[in-house]
Amino acid sequence: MPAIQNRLPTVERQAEIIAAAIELARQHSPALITTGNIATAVGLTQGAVFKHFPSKDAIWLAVMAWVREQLPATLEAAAAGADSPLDALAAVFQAHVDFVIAHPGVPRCIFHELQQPSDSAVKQEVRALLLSYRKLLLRLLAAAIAHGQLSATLDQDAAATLFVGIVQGLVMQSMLSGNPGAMKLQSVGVFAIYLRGIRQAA
Amino acid sequence: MPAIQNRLPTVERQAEIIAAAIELARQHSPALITTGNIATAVGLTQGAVFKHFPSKDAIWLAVMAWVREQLPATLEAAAAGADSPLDALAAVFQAHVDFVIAHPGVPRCIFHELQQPSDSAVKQEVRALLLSYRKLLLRLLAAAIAHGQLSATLDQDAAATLFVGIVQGLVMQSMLSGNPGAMKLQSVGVFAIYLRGIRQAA
DNA sequence: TATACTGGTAAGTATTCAATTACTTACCGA
DNA sequence: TCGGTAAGTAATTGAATACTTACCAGTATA
Repeated sequence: MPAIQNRLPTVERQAEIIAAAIELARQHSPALITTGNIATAVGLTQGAVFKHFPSKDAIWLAVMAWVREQLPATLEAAAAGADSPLDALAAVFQAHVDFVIAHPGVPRCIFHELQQPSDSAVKQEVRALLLSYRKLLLRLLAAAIAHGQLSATLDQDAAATLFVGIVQGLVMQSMLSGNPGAMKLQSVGVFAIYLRGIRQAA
Repeated sequence: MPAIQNRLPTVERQAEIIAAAIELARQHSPALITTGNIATAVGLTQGAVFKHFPSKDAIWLAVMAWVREQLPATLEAAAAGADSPLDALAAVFQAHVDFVIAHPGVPRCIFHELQQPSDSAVKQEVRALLLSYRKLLLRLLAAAIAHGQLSATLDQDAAATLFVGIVQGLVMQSMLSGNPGAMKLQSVGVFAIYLRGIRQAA
């Protein structure tokens, strides 16, 4: 059954494989996704996957590289379009929620990689991603303080941790309900509480 | 090498196996923990595990049952010892953080189970756990409003979601740093922001 | 037009792992 | 003390799964 016109250049096939892996992670735990699953999702035989990636690990590494290329750019763009640092914070939050809704598999991959104890290349990619995210948040918080929108007594580290936690909590809710779209509704009320919390710094 | 005095009644052995599974989850992703790993952790051969559990799945089910027995009791006790609903909320938060620090494997198991798409018995156990947790939070929030400690305009659903998200965010931080103990430090500042957020309901 | 390369298939290998089986040994009540 | 049961071992089975190998069809280029 030689599916006739399937040949694609490696770069395009790699992109397909990465997209398929993320798509599969929407439904299944990344730990249980096999190269066979990915192959059939793309429409290839299992062996063909290894024409484009040297190992399964390399696929997840490429997935994280893709995220590390997409997500920060999206968030920076959202921040850049805002009028004030606090508006930028809100915009980043919404952009992040939208990204997760569009790619529900991504947070699952991130969490899965964080669970591995060894410092693999993939985990370092995840670490770098989260650190750059945190850096963006701290930059915005500092700018908000400089603009007089937030008190200088604010615990900025805690504020950044809480920000990440909000998204994480929403993701967890959506995994419980099985409906990622519900995040959007919840997100408004939750972020409102967060905003009040950091505005009224002790 | 027949380790001489190893025979134990099933109930005790089951408890050992459950404890070993949680302990192993401290370091490794639950998806990668094998019955062989558990067996050697307990000091048995792999086959002996199945004298006490009918399947591997049954072990994780028992783990979640254990959590569902321990955690709520701990949290309720913490809440009961507080003077006011808001104090109770803070006490529950600290108790939860302490529990996670004592058993870092537990949140990993919960998250791992949530990732499974099927509605297995284990996942239903997790769902029940989180729902009862949420119920406790909503009860305390309502009581705080009744006591005049919080405004009636507070979005209680969002407040509960955010509460869970805080803990989740702290767990994620600890997985990044690899040091669960650091959660305790972070938790104070983060909870302070949360408290201010729900106190100043719009 | 011959040839080398690229992206594919189909079959195979080695390994891992949950579960089973055949058999053994400790414990406990009559 | 004797017999049945509960708890263990060691070996095995069968299914997955990551990765490899042998082969093949187009395409580009020399």
